Amino acid sequence: MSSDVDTVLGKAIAVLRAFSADDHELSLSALVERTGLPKTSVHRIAGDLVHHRLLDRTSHGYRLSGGLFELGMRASLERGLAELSMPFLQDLYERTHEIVHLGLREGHEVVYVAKITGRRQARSPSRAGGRMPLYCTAIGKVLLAWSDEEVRRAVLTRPMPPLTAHTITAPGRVARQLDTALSAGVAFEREESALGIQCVAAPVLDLDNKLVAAISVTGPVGRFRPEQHADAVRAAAHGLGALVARRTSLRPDPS
Amino acid sequence: MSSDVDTVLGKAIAVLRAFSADDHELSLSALVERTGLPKTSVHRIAGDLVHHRLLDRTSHGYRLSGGLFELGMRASLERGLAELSMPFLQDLYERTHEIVHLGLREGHEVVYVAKITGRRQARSPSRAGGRMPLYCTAIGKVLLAWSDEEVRRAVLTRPMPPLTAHTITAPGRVARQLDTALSAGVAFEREESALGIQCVAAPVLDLDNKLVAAISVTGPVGRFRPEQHADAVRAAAHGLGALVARRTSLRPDPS
DNA sequence: GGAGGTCGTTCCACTCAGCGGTACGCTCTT
DNA sequence: AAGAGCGTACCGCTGAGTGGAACGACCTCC
Repeated sequence: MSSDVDTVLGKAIAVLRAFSADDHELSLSALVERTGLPKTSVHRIAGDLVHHRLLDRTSHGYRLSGGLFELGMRASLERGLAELSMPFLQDLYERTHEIVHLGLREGHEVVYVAKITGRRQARSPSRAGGRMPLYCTAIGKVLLAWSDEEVRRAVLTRPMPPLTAHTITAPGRVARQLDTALSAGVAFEREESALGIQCVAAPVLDLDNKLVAAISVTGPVGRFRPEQHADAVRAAAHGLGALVARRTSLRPDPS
Repeated sequence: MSSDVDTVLGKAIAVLRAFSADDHELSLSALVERTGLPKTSVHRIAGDLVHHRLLDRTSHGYRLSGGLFELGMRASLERGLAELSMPFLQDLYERTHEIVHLGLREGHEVVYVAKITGRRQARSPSRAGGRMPLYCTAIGKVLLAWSDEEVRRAVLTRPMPPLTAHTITAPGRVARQLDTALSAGVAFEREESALGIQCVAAPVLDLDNKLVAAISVTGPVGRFRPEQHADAVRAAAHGLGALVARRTSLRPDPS
């Protein structure tokens, strides 16, 4: 998609974005490879970024720095939700003792805004600040189900690459699940995004029943039965929804 | 301090940094005022930043966007600690039901890497991604006490502006508290950074007893007695320390 | 209602920041 | 010792970035 790498700024951002979630540290040449930019340019730009405290030098190359974290957290606070939702997520965690997520829709993906984890828990691929497809996660299905018809259609007609053997790729089946979710008030996911985990999610709606975000509980296939926690998730989502509604608007969502 | 505003990159970053923690939204002219840059430049750069998804346009101006949040979270993950510590902070929260913080030292300040809040709790000025002085917070005192002599001296000899009427500004008294903290294994703070709240903090040490971070519990003056939670904080910090030690190194800290 | 203020936007000619090919020096590996 | 791979330094060209000036769309406030 978007990547205009013809301006300094574009290049700098490309360099920053080259660091994916699990590449803690990249060498100059690795950056060159990932960005496709000429070595000299990367060298200069990375140097500038270090100077501006968005990157750190390490013995083996470069690493995203704390300055970036700082900016990022501000961005998160701006959206307000993260801060407001904390108590509800916290409550939900204590009730269930399973992984709790808060996610927004951004384009055709979920963006996880907050994640609460405890000890000895299911391993979920999600991360705060990370993204996932809409069609194969509980939060995603909720976000999709309560979105405009337009969004739903766009996602369902595009190819939906499976993430596991259980990922539902038939548009019809997904659509049926969305309808069920709409009437039930919750959506489920059973090993569709990662093996060994299941989820329940519920929508956070404002006073006009307009979708704001979604909350989910995730647990391992064995002991965890998503249905058992449907009520808790719904309750948390309602609570947060009421609080959000009381505050003024929270961005009209562009994409 | 640092602000080279003569390159595109510098200007762009200056624009981003113009958004402080509580300025959710800034108009073009506000940005001009804060950055001191010519109006045209800000206009162009802000436009570029929007195009690159680091800023959002709003009806009233600009706002830090989700793209930045995403990058910031990656930067946080890189430091690894945030992820590793979650279960311990979570545990600690459940034991105490008070605000829990994880903080690092960066230069002469605390940087809060994680914060757990529940319902109806003390109002603390801290924020994930935010900064505070070292000399008047429990976490700060811990970080200072276990740091090199050099750092301690630098902080204590510099002026220490009081944040409240209770802030301890006499270098001697702070030094004595640091020594007490070293032998007790925990540090306290009593309304020194904000009125109405008190804290206990303990150091996260690796196998070589080298300081990695600090954990604290914060509560309101009334019901909350920091001493009661000293053991819990110490335990959490020890647990995390052991885990950190098992993993390989976590950055050698430049500043 | 019109005079003055503020704010966002567009235009445009200048110039220096950014560019990237080339080349160098270092440290491993073979 | 030759080679591969890496980070760094040099340097002349050029168009991206620059910022002053001017415009139009709102606002109050006399």
